Amino acid sequence: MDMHETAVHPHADGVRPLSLRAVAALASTERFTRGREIYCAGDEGVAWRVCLGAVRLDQQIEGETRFAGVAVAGDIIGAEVLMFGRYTYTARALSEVTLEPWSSSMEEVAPGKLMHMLAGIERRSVDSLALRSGSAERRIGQLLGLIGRGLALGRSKVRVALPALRDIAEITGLTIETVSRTIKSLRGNGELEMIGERRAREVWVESGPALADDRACAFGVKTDR
Amino acid sequence: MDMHETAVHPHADGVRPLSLRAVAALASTERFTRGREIYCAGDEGVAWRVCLGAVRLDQQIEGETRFAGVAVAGDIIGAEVLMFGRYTYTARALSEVTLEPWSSSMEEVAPGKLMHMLAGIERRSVDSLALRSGSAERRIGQLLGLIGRGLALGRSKVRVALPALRDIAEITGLTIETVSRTIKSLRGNGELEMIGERRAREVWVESGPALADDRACAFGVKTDR
DNA sequence: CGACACCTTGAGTTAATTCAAACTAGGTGG
DNA sequence: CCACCTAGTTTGAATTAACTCAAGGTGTCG
Repeated sequence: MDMHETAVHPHADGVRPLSLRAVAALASTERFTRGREIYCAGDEGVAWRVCLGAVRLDQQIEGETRFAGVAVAGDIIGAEVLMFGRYTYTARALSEVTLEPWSSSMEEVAPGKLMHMLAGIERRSVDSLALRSGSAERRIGQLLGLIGRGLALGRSKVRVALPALRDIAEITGLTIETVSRTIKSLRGNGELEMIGERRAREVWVESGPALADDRACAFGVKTDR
Repeated sequence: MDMHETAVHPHADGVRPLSLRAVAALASTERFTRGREIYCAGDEGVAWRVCLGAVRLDQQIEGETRFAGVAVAGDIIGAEVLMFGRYTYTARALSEVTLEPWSSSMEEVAPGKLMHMLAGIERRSVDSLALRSGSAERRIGQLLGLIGRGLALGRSKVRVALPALRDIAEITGLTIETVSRTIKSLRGNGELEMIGERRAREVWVESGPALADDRACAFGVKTDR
């Protein structure tokens, strides 16, 4: 019903109708299913903007893969190609993911756009760090919140596909078993509303503060909440 | 004796003599002692380049402070001011720190310089994540290695001031007690060569691969090590 | 169907935490 | 100068959250 509201009054909650530019971009988007590899470290390619979903980034170093961060809707991924010509990290879809090409050469990127991306990367860094802080409950909650935030589009609650336990475990630095048990207990406490069983589960996530608020708060500007 | 070699053959190990520009920059550097606050989230100011030492970055959110990363010699800190006009994070010196002003406005930054900073931030992100991965021993080793790397200047071993246990604990996500015990055991195993007692201790750190190698390795280019 | 990847659950173990107390160096003020 | 205070560090004992190992359940795909 919340979604219905949004559909009837598209300007409510800060959701704007699609601009011509957005429609054009939509035409060239690429979609990936959960678990699919998006690109591999060392490959050539372009930078992407995540339109929808969450992406896991890993550093491939001496055979073993090391977690390098999570990117969500709105983030730019693969910007390293502008600098090095090749991807530094491997990207895999944590959920259904939609991407649009962002930029293929450094020259065509406006400085403002670069700075914006830069800010995004900083935020991603801090968010990724939060995924390794505190108890198992806190970490998993943080991850789900992060995934949900990018998908919220102004809604207060979002339904997100639960990533594979293996992914959650590697991202949070926990074991698969601990993740399984923690999710079970969160569900038992009523702290996690869940749909479906085993594979193909979805959870309802409070989307938290919008990104704009976040940023304002981050650099010390008072907001009138 | 390693240092002596370097002094006699300055081009060995990739260490170059100071350029005129470097000398000019040196004139306007600022120094901070261990534990000193460099700038505070919300303040206005300029971006800095870390010449020497290690800096701790924290997000100040609702009273509590959240670890946001470690910057070492070579990194740019406070670049957010170019975008937002104010610092997003609080910076504090983990060791003796020398800074030079980097840039005060977005317009005067060349795109290439921006991209360079981008690479630095990405690396910082991965390094920070490594500080939260694995056992207490591994995390603390990682932190000391990171601090040492920026100070190495081509030498294979560096002497670095041990940060306060409180800082180490907050950065690695451990408790002060665990850090104290772990350092004691590392020292006992001979894995950590240490000078001095209690406060004002220093440790010898293997500086690991140079930054250039790191970067090459990171994006899949084979090096002939 | 069988093979496989993924998820769940239990029991025992361990690394790290918590709580508590003592120790140390450095600074302050009488 | 000494007594005192404080922040930082060390150490011990008890506790616990998370890990390991092991086995069984469940869905998917060839």
